Amino acid sequence: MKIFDSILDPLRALYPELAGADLPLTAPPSLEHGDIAVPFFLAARRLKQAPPKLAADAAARAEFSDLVREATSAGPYLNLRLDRSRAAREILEHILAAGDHFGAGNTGQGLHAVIEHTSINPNASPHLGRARCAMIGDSISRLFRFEGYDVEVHYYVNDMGRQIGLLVLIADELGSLSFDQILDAYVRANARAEEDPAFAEAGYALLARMEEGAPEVQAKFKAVTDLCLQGQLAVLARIGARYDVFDRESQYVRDPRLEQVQDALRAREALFIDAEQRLVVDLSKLGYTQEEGRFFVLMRANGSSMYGYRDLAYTIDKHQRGADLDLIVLGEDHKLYAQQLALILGAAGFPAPEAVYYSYILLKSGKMSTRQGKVVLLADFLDQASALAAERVAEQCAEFDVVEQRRIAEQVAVAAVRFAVLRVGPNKNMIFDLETALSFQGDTGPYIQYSCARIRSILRKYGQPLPGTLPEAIQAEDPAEWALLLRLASLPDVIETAVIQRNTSSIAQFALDTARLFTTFYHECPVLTAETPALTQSRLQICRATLRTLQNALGILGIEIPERM
RNA sequence: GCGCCCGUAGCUCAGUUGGAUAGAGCGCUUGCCUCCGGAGCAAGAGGCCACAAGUUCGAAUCUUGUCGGGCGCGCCA
Repeated sequence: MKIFDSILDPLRALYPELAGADLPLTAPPSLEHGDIAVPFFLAARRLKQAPPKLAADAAARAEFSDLVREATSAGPYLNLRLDRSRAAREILEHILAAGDHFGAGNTGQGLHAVIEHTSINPNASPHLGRARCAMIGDSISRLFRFEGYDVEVHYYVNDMGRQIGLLVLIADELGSLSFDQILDAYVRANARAEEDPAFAEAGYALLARMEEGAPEVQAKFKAVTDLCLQGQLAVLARIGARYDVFDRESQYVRDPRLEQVQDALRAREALFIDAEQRLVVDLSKLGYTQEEGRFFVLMRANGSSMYGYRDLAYTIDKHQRGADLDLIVLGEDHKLYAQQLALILGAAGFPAPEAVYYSYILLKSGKMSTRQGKVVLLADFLDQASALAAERVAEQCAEFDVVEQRRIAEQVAVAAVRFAVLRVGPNKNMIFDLETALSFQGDTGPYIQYSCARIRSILRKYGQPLPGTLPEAIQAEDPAEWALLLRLASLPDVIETAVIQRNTSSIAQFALDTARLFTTFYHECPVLTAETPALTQSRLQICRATLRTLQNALGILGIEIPERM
């Protein structure tokens, strides 16, 4: 609870041997205990005393500022009852002053971050599993930008490889290929390569010519991958995922830095040519202890390169652009691969990027399966959600023109997926239930948007802009007001944790809790019809601060807040 | 088989650098629209926190084992 940190100064004066982190400020389980609480476990350990004894001692001896009305100990806790109105004013003032930076720890000032995410294979419209990567990566990018980092988002375009070669062959046969046909063509090409060795061989041959630099072959690869990439990016743009730099895999085939890597591997006797004439790394020479995954193939017998070989050059390249923070968001299926890559890079003296892993999305009916048609495409979900939302918007915002109504419906649809996906910790398999995600009820993105729309409705009805400064006296004695304000004040702590853990799911939880607390406040504490004009002014300020806080939190999640919905 | 991740209410998820009575939503039961937006609110029922042992003043949280789910161990990317 960073905002109230100065409350603890009297305790620090009392126990000068304590470090700052020894005295955390937490919310009590219920407001009946107090408005704010200090657990004494850490302090007790440092001072070698029993926690309850120390808490009692602190309650008896500390002389707090007049912000604190009462200090009582309860077991190992020191519970403080505050002058809520005075404390509320401090919180509101802090939020008002910080504005769209409220919550930011500014740990990224002057630092450059390179974040790679999504980087999906150019073979189909993205399904929810792929989109999870994009949402997590996009949200982390927003988080670090919020923290003050200069963030550069990279997208690695897999514009070559055996499967693209096969796809080019199919495209040639068909004469033309559209984005919608690509997945089908991709599946057919791979199936055919398995049963038809001549077709597979033609694919490899095409790939080899591509690597040798044959212009007409390169043009074909580019045409196919561009078609797919543009289709994918159009869908990703709907959920607000933006990329600054597109790096093409084909640029890294003959990278001179790969010679350097090979030399380093030879020096460690970790590079050899196997019986099938492939160029292989023996990772056991680099400290890898398992037998499984010990060998890493760099080049095929015909001299064409493997994915990992090009990725080495790419990873070095990203690092050499001067990243203070080099992050990559990867599916959990890439864990071993990333470990292998890191070992090879390490042997050549290059650092590996820090990886954030996400697990797969499952459906109620089990795993997603493209072949069985058991997939939820991001585009399909957005279409359905947007259509449902549009019906509600047409009723409630009838006076808006159709274009505006559609825009709002799309914002609701995006909030529904982004919140559903981002609220779950990335390392957990999550089960996506289409029906629940389309209901917009309960713990959902649209619920949070709805709370914000209510705030805006109140501010609109008030009919005049709020003053830029707070009134002298703020009234906030109601438990609903206080609980909400206390939550708002915790945003900096939530962000700090999110930055450290590279995980924004706690921010989603924060936004939901805040929206719920606001709704309770909304029902308990009339704003425009409050008992006195002064109370109305106080509550208007609480409304504004809540909206500001939710804007900042939802901004990191990539969820927009419609004026009305 | 070996390695990594996960297992919390009927279902979907929070809570995990060990700390106050394990929290939401959905579904179920019961109330609430002359009152700032019912995409809502209030209340109720529903938990050997997968199982077993251990560490600790204290374990959903840490350790080990068992069971269950996900992922990986390719001339795929």
